[in-house]
Amino acid sequence: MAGSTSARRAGGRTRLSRESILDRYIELADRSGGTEVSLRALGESMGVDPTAVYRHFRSKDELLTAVTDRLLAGVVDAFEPTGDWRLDLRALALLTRGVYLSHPRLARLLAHSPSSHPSNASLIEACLAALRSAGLGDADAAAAVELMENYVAGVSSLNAEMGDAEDGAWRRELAALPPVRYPHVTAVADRLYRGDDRNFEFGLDLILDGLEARAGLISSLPARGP
Amino acid sequence: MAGSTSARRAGGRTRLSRESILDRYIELADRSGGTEVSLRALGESMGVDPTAVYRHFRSKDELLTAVTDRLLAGVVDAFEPTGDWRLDLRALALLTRGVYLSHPRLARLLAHSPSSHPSNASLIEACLAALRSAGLGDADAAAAVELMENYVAGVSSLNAEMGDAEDGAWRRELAALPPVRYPHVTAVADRLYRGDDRNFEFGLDLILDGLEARAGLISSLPARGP
DNA sequence: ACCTGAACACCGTTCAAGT
DNA sequence: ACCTGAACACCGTTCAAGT
Repeated sequence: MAGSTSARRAGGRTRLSRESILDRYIELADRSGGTEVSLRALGESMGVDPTAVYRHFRSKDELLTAVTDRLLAGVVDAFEPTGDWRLDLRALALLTRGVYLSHPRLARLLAHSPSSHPSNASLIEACLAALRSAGLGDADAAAAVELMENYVAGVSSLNAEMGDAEDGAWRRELAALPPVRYPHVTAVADRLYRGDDRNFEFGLDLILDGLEARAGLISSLPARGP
Repeated sequence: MAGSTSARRAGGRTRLSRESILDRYIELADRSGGTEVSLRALGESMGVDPTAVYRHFRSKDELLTAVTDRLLAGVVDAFEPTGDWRLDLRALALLTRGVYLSHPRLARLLAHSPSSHPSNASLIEACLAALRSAGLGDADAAAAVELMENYVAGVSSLNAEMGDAEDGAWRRELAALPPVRYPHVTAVADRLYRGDDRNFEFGLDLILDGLEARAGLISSLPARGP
């Protein structure tokens, strides 16, 4: 191969564009799990001045907004609805979790970017379709979709922050506490912090259980006056 | 009063200590809602060289760890158990949420600091006491306490990041989407993003409902062999 | 024992200058 | 039209020097 790090300087014309910048940024972010990718590192990786990105994006925030949109679009594309609302919500949640696990920073960003997220709207649409088909009323469906977004983004990005190498340090520390003062902690310490994914799904299923109960409650009501 | 910004230079001896640094840091963090407090700003506020803090804390992370411990200790102190496990878990969750709302950064920090958080252990102890008194088995109680921590810290710190001034921009944008492509979104858009606190409690209650169902399930079983 | 001040290695961003 | 390069205003942190 003539260039695995091709754009470094080899080809001559480096042809920067919004798309090529997004590609490279995501590649770098995926590779250096967790730590922020600086515009200087991005520029160097593309064989270009660190400030060249500013000719295509107004700011780093705008770049990250575009990154978010692309990654969420990937979620929408990968999602294959089954018609079973529980399975569908579960699939959407796990797919979205994958995005935030590899890009923890995006959660905070999406939280306060009030525009240009078409793929986010598609994601909400898919969630709402499942929630309403479950039999939830408009108020509950609206609350539920917002909750799902916050739960997935909040918990997953938090999980991603600690990332590697916690290998039970917490568990051991809690287990070593004096049992007289911490009877409950020491009693169950060996069951604590045994994997974020499992715990995420535990919470997800509790929420889905709760939604199912609410939906069943409504549909089993005799009638409902306005 | 001789000095509202007393430590600036007035008194002469500025007497730095771990306690006085923590006091001032929390004060500054509370005041400048959301934006990070730099060590330079902290030093200036105390009338002291920006690097003087390093004589009392090994790093900024160690400082923030101490801040976390103090704030969580405040939660444990403020908590008054009622004996009703649901009320108690709710109270603990809302008190802890308050900490992360005013100090969003702490969630990420607590996530990967594997030591010296006695107040965190007390918090877990209080949660576990409530969960076990609800009738949950050890495995469920352990999963539940971890979930509660992640839910409260993850969602609340995410809520805090967006902070002020989102005043329905999202809602208006979603409502303005083409109804043909986004039928569900446009149908419920006016019910979306109407306050983080309400949605936080909606999710919290769903989780508590789910836990209650699990506890009831177990205690209504005929018996359980080992 | 504690604080200072210069210095180092980073950030995101702006702007005049190049081509 | 796009990229460069110096510069600005920030970071956390280190370390020799002061008192």
